[in-house]
Amino acid sequence: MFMPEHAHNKEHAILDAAEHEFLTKGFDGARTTSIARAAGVTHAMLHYYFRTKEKIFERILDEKMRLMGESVLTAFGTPGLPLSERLRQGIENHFDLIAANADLPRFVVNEVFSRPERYEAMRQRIRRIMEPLLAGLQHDLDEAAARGEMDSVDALMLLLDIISLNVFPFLAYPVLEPLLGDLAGDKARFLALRRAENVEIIRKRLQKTPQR
Amino acid sequence: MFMPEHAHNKEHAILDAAEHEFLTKGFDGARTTSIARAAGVTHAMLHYYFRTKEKIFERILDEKMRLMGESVLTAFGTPGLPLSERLRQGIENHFDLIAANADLPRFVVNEVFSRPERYEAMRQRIRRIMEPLLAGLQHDLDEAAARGEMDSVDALMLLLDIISLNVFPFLAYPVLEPLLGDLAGDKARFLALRRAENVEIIRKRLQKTPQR
DNA sequence: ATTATCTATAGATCTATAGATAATGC
DNA sequence: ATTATCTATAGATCTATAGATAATGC
Repeated sequence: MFMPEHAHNKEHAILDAAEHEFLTKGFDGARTTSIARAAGVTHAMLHYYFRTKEKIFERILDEKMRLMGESVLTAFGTPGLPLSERLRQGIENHFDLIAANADLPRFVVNEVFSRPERYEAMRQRIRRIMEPLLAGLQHDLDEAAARGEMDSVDALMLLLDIISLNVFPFLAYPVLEPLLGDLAGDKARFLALRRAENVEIIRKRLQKTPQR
Repeated sequence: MFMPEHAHNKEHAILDAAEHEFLTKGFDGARTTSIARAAGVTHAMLHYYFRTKEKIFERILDEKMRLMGESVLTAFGTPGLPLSERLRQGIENHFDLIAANADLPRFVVNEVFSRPERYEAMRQRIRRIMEPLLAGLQHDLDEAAARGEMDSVDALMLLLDIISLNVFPFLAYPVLEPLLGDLAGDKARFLALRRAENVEIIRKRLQKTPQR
């Protein structure tokens, strides 16, 4: 028989359908019957492959949390560049990764940030990823500050500035759109402007205040 | 009989309980039975006063959307101040209003930003509030830029910077906490630092780049 | 033999309402 | 008379599973 790359056609179809259902409706709003229908399988198949709704959800959530965490890491990971350049690329890469998964932030806020029972998994993941990143970044920031090239800042605060600025527009876009004036409808152009703004504001944040 | 200020003890108790239930669990996760139990009334009373779960929810959502919109307006509304001072106060006021309703952003993101069927109400509200505010702000920014006091910026971009920076930390706080190091557990101090950082980054954003 | 699939249904909730009864305000 | 409250239950979902049947791989 003709075997596609992914083992288990149906298992894969279920996961795809589940991803869409959970991302758009959240765990509570998602229906296993809808997932089965969208995947083109009988409802009983979901339980055959995954036993429970919860277990399917965990599969999806896990992958999304990993993606979210790694978006930060891969974005800022490029070594061997001057700090200001590394930050600029980091902001742009991070922004682009979010843009490529524009419904991800909302999903994570919905399903993780608002569920104490799911904090722990996310916290550990974040700690493992961010602590080394922060330590390295702080070191480089301090050096640049000592050389008088940059304002002295706390690495966590700087990274939180960046993530706030990069993520929030994607959360709020639907209600932002009517304010865009001539940009309304042209999401790509708005996002390009936003990306540039985020680079610029961070650049100026690090700029040394001129002495008077 | 002793009449409390709010007409209908029970109606009010139901609304209070509903607010908590909907804010913590969202519409889909909320249970009318839980609301009734928390309000100390029989389940049938909910339907007597509000007919449906949807209608109770609308009451809560409406109030929260209003609060969210007005937090921006009242924060930046103080007139008769120099622009830089007005912005500083605006950022601080807005931050404080969010801090006083720390679960509000998550609720709005959950229930409005992710539900196309609820965009429209929010959009109109935002438009009515933000358009005059943006127009006035842009005017003042342009004047200051013309006088050479400030960098020239787009008012919407600036306001989006501010709102992103002010709101996001409240969304993400639960998973941010383990990264705070010596600040962990001392939420108030972290928030105070964050508030100051947001004022500072916007101040620098508006600072004229020194000519070289 | 094992794995995959289907039909049918159990069992658990959850929202909503019907209908009776008690309290309240003219 | 009207308003408030309760008990009991209808009706609609939804998740999960039992048990039969078909397909697959040694």
